[in-house]
Amino acid sequence: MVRVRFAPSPTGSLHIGGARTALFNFVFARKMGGQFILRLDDTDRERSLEEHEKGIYEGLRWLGMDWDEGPEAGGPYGPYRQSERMEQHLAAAEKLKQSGGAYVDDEGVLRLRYPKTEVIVDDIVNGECVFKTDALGPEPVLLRSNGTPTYHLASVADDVDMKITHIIRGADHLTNTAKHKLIFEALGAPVPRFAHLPLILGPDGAKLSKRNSECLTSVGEFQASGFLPQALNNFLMLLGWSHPESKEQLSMEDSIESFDLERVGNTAAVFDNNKLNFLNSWWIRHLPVAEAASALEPFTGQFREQIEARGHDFWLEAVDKLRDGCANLRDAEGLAKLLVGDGVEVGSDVRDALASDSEFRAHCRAVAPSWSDRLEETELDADRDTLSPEQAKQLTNAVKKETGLKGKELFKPLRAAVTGSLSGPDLSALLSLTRFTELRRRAKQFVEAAALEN
RNA sequence: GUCCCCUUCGUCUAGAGACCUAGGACACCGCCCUUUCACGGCGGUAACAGGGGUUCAAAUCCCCUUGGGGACGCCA
Repeated sequence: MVRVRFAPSPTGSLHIGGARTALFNFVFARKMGGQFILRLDDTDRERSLEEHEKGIYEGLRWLGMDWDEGPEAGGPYGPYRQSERMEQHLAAAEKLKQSGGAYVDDEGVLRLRYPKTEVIVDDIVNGECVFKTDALGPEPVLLRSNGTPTYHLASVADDVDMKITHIIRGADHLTNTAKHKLIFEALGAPVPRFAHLPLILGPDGAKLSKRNSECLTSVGEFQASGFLPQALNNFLMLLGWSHPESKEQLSMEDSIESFDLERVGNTAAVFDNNKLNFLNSWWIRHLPVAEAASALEPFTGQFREQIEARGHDFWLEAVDKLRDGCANLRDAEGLAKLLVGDGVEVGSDVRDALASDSEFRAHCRAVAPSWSDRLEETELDADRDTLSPEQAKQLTNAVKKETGLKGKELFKPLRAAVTGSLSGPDLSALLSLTRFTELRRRAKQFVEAAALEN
């Protein structure tokens, strides 16, 4: 039975690198029909915070991972907070002291004894890595002078007690693993299999950290910045692993189905915002409409109430027809503004075009009044407050006929008159979703704006 | 500094000796589709770090160099 664990320290928010480690553990466990265990490595009592613990739970859940055993979930090998496992750690320390695997040094701390000059770590990802113990640094401290266990002791003791079969973690732990392997052996415990995942590098080529301001680093930040969990998972899966048939858009199910630790690469990967953005927009477009709608809705910002007031069906229809225009969930606010905003200011792109492009200006001066007039002439059916798609088409055709313009020459000014911008979501859908009175108001505003510019 | 790991298009990667004239994806550029914006389709630019071996044959195996990253805490 495969048993893997994700063992973050609640000393900060869930980091993107941690999320990737968790994801690979999770996907591997599910693929193998094994167990995924969440353990909190909070032996650093000073820096471990409960808010971070909560943040880790939330981040993992948001990404769609659940765990079989963990601090609040419980399980047969608990507790799952290291700070609550002091007894077990001390027992392991005692065992090591008895067996000679560790010794108390001059300063009174318990240290691991390097029993040989060479350790070979047989890693699933990196192959055999040979370490000379004298290059590993001083023999690691297992119990501090205040008697508390360090990470090295606690981690290994818990992995033994929790019957962990595979340790999947970042490549920055490779040298720790050499030390840990010695502890497993000194404890007389079976040594788990190891897989060290290549590190994620920032755009500058250095290990991704909060300091790297060029991109986001915590899961919460990605969530707040309009990324779908599906997109982040998909992106993370593709960092260091590839689908056997080169499939690029992967749901969690796809990843689980085809995951194989043997296919994990061993070269560090640079975080590529372009790809994440692409996957985000892909998932926004390909999620079931209802899911996309509920993901987009919280991002409608100041227009949220008005959107809600128009009803759930309205929002579903709007998302169905207009989500192509959203590359990021944050774009929902702009979309909502187009849908329910009171008036629309003429954007700088349109102003620039009006000022510099005489043809465009001429087209606007032809289209805008015509459009406004058509709207004024139109009577809505009593039971509705928006144009029907057919009416919308009739109106644009009428403007086309009157101005003799077609294609971009017609639609660019028309778009400006409806949205105040040169680009945006599908115009015809917008025309039948925006309130008719609002269309009239915007048209009038734009007639004036177009007339002013020279 | 010492040790460990790594080095294929700008980026993520495929590639387990002959299938490689090196494939895909993102980004970028062009064309097509589109009465608009996108989406989509098609095409283009672009890589085996360098040098030595081994082999009939090397991106693939070995060695050296270069470059990058990581680790060397009574942090985890």
